[in-house]
Amino acid sequence: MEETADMMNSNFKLNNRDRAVLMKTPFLSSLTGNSLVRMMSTMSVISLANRKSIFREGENADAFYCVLSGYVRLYQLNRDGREADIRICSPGDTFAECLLYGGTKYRHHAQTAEATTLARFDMQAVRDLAEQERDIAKAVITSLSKHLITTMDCVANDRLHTAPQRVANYILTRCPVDGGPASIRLPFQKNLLAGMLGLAPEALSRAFSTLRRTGVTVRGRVIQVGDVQALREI
Amino acid sequence: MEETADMMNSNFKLNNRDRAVLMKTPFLSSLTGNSLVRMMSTMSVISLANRKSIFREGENADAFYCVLSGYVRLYQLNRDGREADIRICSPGDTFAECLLYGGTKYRHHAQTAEATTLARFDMQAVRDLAEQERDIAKAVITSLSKHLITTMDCVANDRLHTAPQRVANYILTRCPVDGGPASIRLPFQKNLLAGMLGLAPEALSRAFSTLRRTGVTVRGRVIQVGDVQALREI
DNA sequence: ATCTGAATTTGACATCGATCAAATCTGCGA
DNA sequence: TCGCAGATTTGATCGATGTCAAATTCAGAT
Repeated sequence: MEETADMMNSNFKLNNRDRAVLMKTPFLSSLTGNSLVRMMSTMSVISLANRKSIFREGENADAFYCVLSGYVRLYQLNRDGREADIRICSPGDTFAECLLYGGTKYRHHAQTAEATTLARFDMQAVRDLAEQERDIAKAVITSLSKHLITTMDCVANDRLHTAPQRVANYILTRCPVDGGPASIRLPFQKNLLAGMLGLAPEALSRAFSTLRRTGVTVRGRVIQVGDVQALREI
Repeated sequence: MEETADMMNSNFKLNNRDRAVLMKTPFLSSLTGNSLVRMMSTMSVISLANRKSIFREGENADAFYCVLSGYVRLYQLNRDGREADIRICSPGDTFAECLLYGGTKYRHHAQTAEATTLARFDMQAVRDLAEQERDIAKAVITSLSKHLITTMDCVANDRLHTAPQRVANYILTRCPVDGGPASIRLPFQKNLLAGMLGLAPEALSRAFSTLRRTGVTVRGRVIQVGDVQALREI
């Protein structure tokens, strides 16, 4: 049976783009020399097609991951079996690294949301390394700190802002800072953006149409903003 | 001018209960000998009356804190000036420790929600210590990991469950595991519970009255559960 | 270029939870 | 014990968002 490259599970060398993403991760960006080598040696590269399961809630947590390309959805099921996204991981994001010292089982389901390349780190190996090498411990701390901050921001965003405000915030984080017009391109399906913002896809769609009044035009994945400053007022 | 003990800001020795809480913190529970001593020496104890500000959003983050007794509310203001609680910290909880490596400014307001005793850790001192002492770095990692997990659970809870479900979950976490009847006492005002669960106080009140159908009786701070098992089904 | 299944939008509706106001209740100090 | 101030509950209402179904658009494969 033949498989396409997308479907394959490979340990081959990183391509340049993936390598660049990996090196900018808080996890690796501060490492040099020996620490970097040892860290890389605990790692393998995995490529998965769209909608493949990476792990399931309750499974034994023996690895954590960094997204190199593509996207990963972390989600849980409620009592009725409906899925709710907890987090959408983009290239450069690390997930399940909190289980290094926080528990032994995965706490949600993880699934690719596109063809995706992951760096897989062996949990126990990194645990051991962190105890030996100061700079690895520090890298872990930095990574956890940043992750914690974005997660708290997520809670704040959910509790503080309405759907159009969340969307406006998202757009603003990807716009140039000056006040004029701007144009951005979503790097993924609206589906995923909805999940990031804690919205149903329909609610996202309606939020966009609310923002039309504020000079936001959406065509496919391209979002045009008439006046960035005006968007801040929302 | 005289102040009552409650209003005072003191560096006196810890009382036994506060010391016990402090030592069970993920931050200190794993430390021994020299590390423990050095960590304690970066710390001071602060007592504050109800509703005192600890820090404000945007201020320079030069300390993080651990709650020894009382409660602390972390909140933000939305555009209309309304407050939304991001997190309620109970005895044993640490807050703002993510700024050890995650940034230099506080990201929300922090205010006591009762007469409260805090352990205050100097940010730079702990940063330095963590780089010197392996077990302190490990303690930081453990603390951040656990904090990250509870914060992700908070997101999941907000996105997955209705108000009565959140309240039921909260009650269940403080009930004995077996299925029979149980009685618990809230350790704080309903106000705070509402903030923890991301609800308006009125919504919490209504959630309780919804749960009456499931055999939950509320009188003041005392909550009686007819059948713990039934509560799980909600 | 066309086709086809998936993604997105739109409409109609139901529900949840926030909000504001008023009524109670509670605990604490006089 | 009485009286307040603050906390909590209740009522009424509104707005925001989830849900389901149908229409439409989009993107990738042939």
